[in-house]
Amino acid sequence: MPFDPTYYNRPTLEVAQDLLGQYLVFDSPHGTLIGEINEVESYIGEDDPACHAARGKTPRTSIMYGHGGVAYIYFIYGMYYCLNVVTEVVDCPAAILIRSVIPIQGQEIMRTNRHAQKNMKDKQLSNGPGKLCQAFGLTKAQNGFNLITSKLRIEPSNKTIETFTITPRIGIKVGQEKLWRYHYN
DNA sequence: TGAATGATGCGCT
DNA sequence: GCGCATCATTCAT
Repeated sequence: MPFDPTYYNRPTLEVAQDLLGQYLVFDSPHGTLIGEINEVESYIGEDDPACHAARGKTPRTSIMYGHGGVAYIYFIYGMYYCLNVVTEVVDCPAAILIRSVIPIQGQEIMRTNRHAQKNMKDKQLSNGPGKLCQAFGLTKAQNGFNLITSKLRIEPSNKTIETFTITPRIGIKVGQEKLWRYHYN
């Protein structure tokens, strides 16, 4: 069963930690895909210079100002998509970037989606924000999907991740003083 | 094995 | 027009 809606209304860093080890599930046209979330980054509020909401509410970022528990998927670098989980409550813009998942189910579909070579390890299929969206076949078509009731969901894995690494966020030029990247191998 | 680089399109100034 | 929450490939060590 997916999480209760209030799960995502909590403080973002709390949700981010809890998301580690849970399952990202997508009922794709080719079959169900499941990945274990093992890397996340938090982007919190207009005061976080690295957060897309730092420059205020725009058509693109308005989804972050809505209620938690929906997907925020954006296009970047001309060829990739990134998947985020919107957190907190209305008018409190925050989200968690899912940077990496470990393939659990549907690896063959992921390989096809990624045009992967045969010798590629399962983990390499989705160990990056652009790669996991390509592996899962996620595009802006899934932007705004409800992560509890739609085909794109996060479900409990019954795993508890007690040991993980905390570091600065990757690939940004501002806000590096915040240690909001959580991951494990 | 690590660093540099090109591909590529959209949102925002 | 510029910059970007990326990745695969190329090139140098």
